[in-house]
Amino acid sequence: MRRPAKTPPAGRRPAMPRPPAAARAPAAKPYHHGDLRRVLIDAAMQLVGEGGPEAVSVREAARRAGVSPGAPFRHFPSRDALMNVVAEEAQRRFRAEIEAALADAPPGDPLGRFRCLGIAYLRWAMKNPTHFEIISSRRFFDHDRSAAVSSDNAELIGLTERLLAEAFSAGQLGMRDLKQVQIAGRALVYGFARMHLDGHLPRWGVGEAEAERMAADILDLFIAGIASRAAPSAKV
Amino acid sequence: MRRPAKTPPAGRRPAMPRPPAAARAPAAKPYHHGDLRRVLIDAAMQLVGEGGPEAVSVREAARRAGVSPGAPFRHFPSRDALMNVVAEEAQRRFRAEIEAALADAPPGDPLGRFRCLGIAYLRWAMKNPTHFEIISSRRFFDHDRSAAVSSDNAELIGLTERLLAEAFSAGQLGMRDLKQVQIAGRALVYGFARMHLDGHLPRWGVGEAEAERMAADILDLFIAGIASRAAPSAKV
DNA sequence: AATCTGTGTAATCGGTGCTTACATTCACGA
DNA sequence: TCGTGAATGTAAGCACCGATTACACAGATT
Repeated sequence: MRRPAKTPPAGRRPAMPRPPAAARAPAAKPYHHGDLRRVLIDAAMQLVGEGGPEAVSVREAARRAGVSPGAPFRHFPSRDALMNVVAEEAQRRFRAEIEAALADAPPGDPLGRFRCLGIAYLRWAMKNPTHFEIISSRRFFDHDRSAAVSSDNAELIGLTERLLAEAFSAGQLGMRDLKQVQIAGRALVYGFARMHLDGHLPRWGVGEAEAERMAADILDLFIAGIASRAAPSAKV
Repeated sequence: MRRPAKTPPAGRRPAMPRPPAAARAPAAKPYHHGDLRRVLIDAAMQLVGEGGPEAVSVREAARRAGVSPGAPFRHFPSRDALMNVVAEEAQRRFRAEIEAALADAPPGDPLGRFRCLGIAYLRWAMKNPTHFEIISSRRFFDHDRSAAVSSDNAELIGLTERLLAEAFSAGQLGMRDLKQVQIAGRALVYGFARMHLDGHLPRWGVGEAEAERMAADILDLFIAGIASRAAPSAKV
């Protein structure tokens, strides 16, 4: 374990009495930070964006907020708690963007809406790779410890399942097993997002520019594959 | 940045002269460790298996080898270098297992061999999730800095591409775009592996017991979807 | 036997999360 | 108006980590 996590040390020593800071410029810096909690979250979000989840440190967030290293612990009991809030923020943005994209999609045609969802999903994941990573992996924070993340995530997954179930009911999926289609669709989209995140796409000859087009292509391929009897031609 | 990585500090102080350890049990513990390098690698592999890539620390590996914290640096210039070797070991095992499985598969029938490869891939990934993570993500070590990992990985990817290309040449893929099929296949398998790794499968109602069966099912679904005109029924 | 080379130890630095004791400020009530 | 207590900041310190340096020791070579 690199991070001590739960080490209850004993033995503190009383600090030296500090001379009162009598003489101070009155408007220089107020003792109380306006909204330190919010500033810390923003700093942490920025750190995630710059260097990934690993780059988030309480001290660095405090440094950027112009505050002492111990101050953040008044607002977050631990680094993990800070990460939880960051994850909630990311998950909230993710869901909002997908639902916005879906609101623009025409109703009816469940497979078309599924495609639209997949595109929005991948677009956000590729535009915010490090934030996507936090809410994807259980490594950086535990989904179960945040009701907000869990419910937002369940909502998105439920949306996907519902669309494919509607397509199934409408007879668009032929005789295929619905659950298998749902999981395969999920795996395909999630896999492409992770391939981008993990830097695999260049190996496959897909540059940053072509990534979004390729995402649309494989979604179309998938839809054509599961659709009951679509024209087999691809290469749209 | 949590891990300082490249901080060249200045100013060392000469250590106090140490009294020679004259009296010591001769056979208790030899000064030189038999093969510290190998033992450190094994310890690191074990740490990865226990707590994931993050749990690997030079000090802990040294501790398990019964050696001082500085000793490992005689064999590995940095923690990353140790991780590189661990990744090479994992990648080697991964490739060996897949090639062994493929050797048992009947020649001819490229799609059948692709299925076999996918099964072996997922089986290993699900049996060794933490080791799989090291060689999947660029987060824990840089693939480009290890020729061994790069070539092993390229070999596996090339194998996959070749099998699908053979299927394409044999007319088994209809008019579909080969490259799209290759990337979609990759994304599907990789996505399922990562879903398992990231703990998403329980959310989809797939327990540890059903995971392998489900892996086979979605591979079959994919193959049925891309095959030129297979019977549309799934549920094998 | 002397020496060289490889390998392990001890001590130290700067970074991290986390805790405690103390200081300061603000809001509320008598 | 003036206390007073809660909220929130600072200072100091611990244990852990990776990494470096000076030094001690062992085995092989000459």
